[in-house]
Amino acid sequence: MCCDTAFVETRWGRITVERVAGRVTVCSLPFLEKEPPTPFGILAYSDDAAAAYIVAMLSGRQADRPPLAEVAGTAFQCRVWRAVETVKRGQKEGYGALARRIGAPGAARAVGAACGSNPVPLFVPCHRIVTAKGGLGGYAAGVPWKRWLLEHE
DNA sequence: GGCGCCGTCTTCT
DNA sequence: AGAAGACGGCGCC
Repeated sequence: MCCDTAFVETRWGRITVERVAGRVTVCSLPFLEKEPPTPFGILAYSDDAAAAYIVAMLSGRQADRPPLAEVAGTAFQCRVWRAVETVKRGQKEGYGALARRIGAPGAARAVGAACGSNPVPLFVPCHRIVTAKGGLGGYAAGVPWKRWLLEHE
């Protein structure tokens, strides 16, 4: 096996996952303008671990995360993504708090930018990074995604 | 509480 | 170099 793809087809668009040598490299989410209802509305999905993981997330269930590839990014982005991985299901952390945690106090805004360029949303849970005041902040695939994910995990 | 301004750090032109 | 961004804090209604 070398390169392959996985997918989850939903009523709100298709989620695609790319893998290299069995490791997840990219996950693309359809941009959502408005919040999808619950249940999410899954129409079909590929028969593999990556799709199963996503289906579980969209069903409010827990699942083991399939292995990720060593994603390419700047040193700063890698630091941010690694820190984001340690935020567990049901937890949240502020952009500024995460910045301080990785030894970059004051880089809250830069942390946001790094989260925004996370190539594997859902696998690296950048939706758990929120505003200092408890607000949602932004989300590359649309804030409705972020709100929905946080409410269903 | 809401809004605007400025400070901060990283990334793209 | 300059501009822009998934932010934070503070001052001011």
